[in-house]
Amino acid sequence: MRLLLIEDNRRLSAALKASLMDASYAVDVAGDGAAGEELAQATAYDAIILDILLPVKDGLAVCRSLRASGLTTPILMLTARDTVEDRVRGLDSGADDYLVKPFALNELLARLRALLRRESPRKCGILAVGDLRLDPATHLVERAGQAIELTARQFALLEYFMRHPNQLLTREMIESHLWSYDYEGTSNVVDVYVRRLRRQIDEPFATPLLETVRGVGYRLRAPHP
Amino acid sequence: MRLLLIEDNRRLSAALKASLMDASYAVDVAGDGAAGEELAQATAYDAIILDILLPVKDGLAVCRSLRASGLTTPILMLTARDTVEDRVRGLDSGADDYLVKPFALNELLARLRALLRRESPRKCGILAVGDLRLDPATHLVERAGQAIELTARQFALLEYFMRHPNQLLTREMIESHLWSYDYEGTSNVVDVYVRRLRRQIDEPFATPLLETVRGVGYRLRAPHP
DNA sequence: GCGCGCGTGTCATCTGGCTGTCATCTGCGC
DNA sequence: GCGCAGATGACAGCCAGATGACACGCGCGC
Repeated sequence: MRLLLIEDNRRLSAALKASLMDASYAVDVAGDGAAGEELAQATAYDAIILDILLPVKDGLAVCRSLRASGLTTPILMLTARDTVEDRVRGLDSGADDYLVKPFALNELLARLRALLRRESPRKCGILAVGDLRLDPATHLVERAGQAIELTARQFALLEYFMRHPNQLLTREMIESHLWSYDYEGTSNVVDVYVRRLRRQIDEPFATPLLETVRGVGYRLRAPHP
Repeated sequence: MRLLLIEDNRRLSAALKASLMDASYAVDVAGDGAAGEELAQATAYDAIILDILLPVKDGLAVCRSLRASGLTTPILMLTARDTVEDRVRGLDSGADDYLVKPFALNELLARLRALLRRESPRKCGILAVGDLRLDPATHLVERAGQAIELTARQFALLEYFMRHPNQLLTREMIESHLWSYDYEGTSNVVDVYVRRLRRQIDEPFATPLLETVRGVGYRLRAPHP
């Protein structure tokens, strides 16, 4: 999730950026309205946090021009002022939410989650490992931009791997996760399905992602970026 | 714009309903959580205003079950309590915004506009996926310029698909949306209606839009432009 | 009231392809 | 080179979904 933070107070923006990155967002920071607007236009952020009182161009104006240019990214406004008229003006300028300083970090995070959830019920859930992407909401899988057709079982297996990247998964773990009933252990379903998955997600591509750990199990390897 | 107001205080709900209708919204009112949830499932509202303190089933629970069932309608929560924890819980239960009583009517209206604006790029008139178009206002459907006659159920089903393009919809999600009462699950109505819809919107045309995801559900595929 | 047409939901049947098993092959590790 | 873990291909059963037919209920016109 990429966020843009437009805030002129250095101390606040540094602290916020750190907290947001702790919450595993990628954060860009702009120190004034014009710079922020430019960044917002140039990059596809998932949400924008926008202070109202800004040098060069104030937050309300930035918000209006972004909306006028067709940008639909969720915008969360921050401000020190708190009258009903302020809020109304903020929301009517095109912001999606409004938060009054001083605010609790938890509330900012909660409002962010609410905004992001609304914008992309699916994006929140997209899993990515290397150039491989899997979307639980749409049940679509692609690698290097190329769509991949998977059966229900294959999808479940890949999802399990992608939720535990780089982690070593034993046959027992996989079996008990995908085939809830007890197997006697004499089956090689897991091997077979790993094979089928490989044929789809690895064989047509240069670098294989699914590794065998002999004697133990399998692992989905995330290449270092 | 159709709104659902879930609020047990008669005086407040009557006053709000009047004000909202002044602002030219169509408003339904429910007096407790269970009734509200049922209404919300049965009808395609544009937004829901939901009190937290409710008889029978409280607002947070209502919100969670609505979201769990796949409903994405914007929800604005109302409450008398105002601690940061309350807000965080409200937003994390799936609400999109949060307003503390007592509030100014203007602020409620502004927040509503903000919520509806977000949904409206699609709703503002016609829903379109590929060369398929559906107009909720006039109940007209056409594909590639050719008009298509649909029954009420077929229309509702298609509208549901078109409001969630590319998203995988399970039978349960579809059933609970279009057939609000509890099914025993032994029915295949969904399959039958998908079949009927396909005969109308897919079979006469070159590229099918309604895909089956075996073992999971269905998906309306938006072709890449 | 009666017949008709339409929309709706249920059921029985059919089929493609998913699924799990097995036999056989491969190659890693000793 | 040997043994075993894992890879691989083939196969048969079965099930999810597709499909066509039907029964019911409601509204409408006669």
